[in-house]
Parts: sequence; structure tokens; C-alpha cells
Amino acid sequence: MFRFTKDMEYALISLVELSRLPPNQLVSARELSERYELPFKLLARILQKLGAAGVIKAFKGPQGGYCLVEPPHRVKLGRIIEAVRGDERIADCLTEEGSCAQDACGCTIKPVIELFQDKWLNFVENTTLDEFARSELNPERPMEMLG
Amino acid sequence: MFRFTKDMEYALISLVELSRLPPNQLVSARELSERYELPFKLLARILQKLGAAGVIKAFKGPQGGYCLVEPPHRVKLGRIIEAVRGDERIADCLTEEGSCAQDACGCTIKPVIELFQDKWLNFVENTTLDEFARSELNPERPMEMLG
DNA sequence: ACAAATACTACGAAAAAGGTAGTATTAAAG
DNA sequence: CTTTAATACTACCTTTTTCGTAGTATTTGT
Repeated sequence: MFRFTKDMEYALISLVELSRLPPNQLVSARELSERYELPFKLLARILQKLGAAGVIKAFKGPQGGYCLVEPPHRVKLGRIIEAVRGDERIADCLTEEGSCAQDACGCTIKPVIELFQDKWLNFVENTTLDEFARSELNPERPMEMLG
Repeated sequence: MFRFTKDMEYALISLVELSRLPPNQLVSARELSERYELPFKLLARILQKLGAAGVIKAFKGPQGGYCLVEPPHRVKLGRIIEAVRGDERIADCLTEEGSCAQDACGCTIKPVIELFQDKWLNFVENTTLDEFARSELNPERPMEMLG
């Protein structure tokens, strides 16, 4: 449990990159994929999820790409997880309201998981993208090398 | 990412149960398995891990079973995770010291993951078993029903 | 000696994660 | 209006992890 998935890793790499972008500038999936040597198609799909969730904005066509919708300090970690994973819950028996989905869900440990869920939510809702954006990434190919 | 595994669920159910045990009393894997309708062999293996990690103490033979080694407020969540999962890290590129295992680990996002890891560790090291033990469990078969 | 408990290991099925491929759609640029 | 470079979507496959079962060994109280 609680392993960092590639999906989340790629999403954060991309979002940190977007966080450093000058205003009105875009980065394409191709650029990100080459700079950090990430599988293009997979990365593209993740960016599409972030786009569908409204975390980033997409522009089609030549010279297209992505940019953030809001400034990094407004982007909560929880929203990123929700966009990439589909939801933020740590167990199936928890709905959005924090109660069992079915009546007889057989989740004997639900109260314990709810406590865990509360603590987890408090964590992801109080961590924002700018905290990550301050970290240094290590691209395989720096900007200068890419035409 | 960050899903509650069955291993952790079964471990917490067991540990909460052990937390409520009167002094000098034991609970066996069989009892726990029947009371909460958990797969016996799987549960036994998890308890063995907790035993090997020194979280609980095992007694063999008839009338044997398990009990906590320390009081619940001394048992950190991190120790439970470590016992059940093998380690507490959220990504492979993090060693115990928080640095890359290999020199060229290709982990471009390491600094970001380190930040995440710090926050995660802070969470699991500041949460103890007694917080969970206060929750109510919902056994399939209450004590009275078991002989 | 017997029975009841833990300890250990190997194996297999199911689910999730990680990745590839192909096609459709959009839009800028000539 | 054709080309081209970008995103959007879907289906499929491989690998890894999780989940569970089975069998055997070991310990220990009666």
C-alpha cells in the first residue's frame, strides 16, 4: 500500500514543469516526453486526464500544448490524485460522504479506515503544487538540447 | 496509488482487537479469523510478520495466541506498515537515508518524492494504534457466539 | 502421544499498474 | 484547401502486485 505510482510521478513531473512556465507559454506532451524520457502515449493520456479534470488547459493543433489553469499554490494535491486515479478514497467502502456504499458492505474495519481517510484527506488537501514546484527536477535532456 | 491493502486491513483489525485484550490474555489467529470472517492462512501469515517485527508476541501450543508487546499508544502506524509491507518507503528510489540507491537511478522526480516521503513519514510516525483502537469494529460473529 | 497452536514455503488466481498501437479530431500555416 | 502538428479516445497486451490456498514443520500444553 501507499506506493508512488508512475501515473502520479509523471503527472507531478509535468505539473512542476508547467508551474515554471512563463505566462502565455505552452508545453506539449512530446516535449515533456523527450525532456524526461517518459513514454509518450502514456504521458499524453495522463495529461488528458488532468485536462479533463480542469487542472490544466489544452490547446490543439500546431504550436499547441498545455498550461496550468490556476497558479500552483491553488492546485491541491488532492485534485491531482483525483484527476489521475479517478478518486481520492483509500478504500472501496468509503463514499464521498465517508459512509458505506451498500448497507451490508461487510467492511468490518470501516470506522478505522474512516479515521485513516480523514487524516489522509487533511494531508492531500493541505498540500499544494507550489510546494513541489520548489524542488529541482533532473531532466534527462535540458531545454537547450531540444532544438 | 495509496489504496488500503487487505494486509493492512487485516493487521489493523487484529491489532485493534489485541488492544482491547485484558492483561495476560491471548487471542489466536483462528479466533480472529472466525470472528471477522477473514481467510485464516492469510491472516496467520500477517500475524507472523507482526510477530517477527516485534509488534506482537506469539505463544505456540494449545491455549496459545498473540498479545501486544507494548501498550497501544506506543505502537506507531509506521511500524505496522513496515512489518506488513516490508518497508515504509513510497518509491523504490528512496533508501532509508532518503537518497537514491544507485548513482544513476534515473529518478528525475526524486526531490519531489522526497518531499512527499517526508510528509508521509511525519504522518505515520505521529499516528499510534490507540487512535484506531478507539474506533468500533463490527465483527461478523461477536464473542458470545464463539463457544 | 495427541492435539492445538504458530512458523514457513511454494504455488496460483485475480486485480492493478504500466505500456503500445491505432484512429479520430482539431487547428495553425502555407 | 491541403498539410502537419498537436490533443482526444479506445482497445489491447504485459508485467507486477495483491490476494488467497495448500501443505508441511515445529512447538507446547494436557
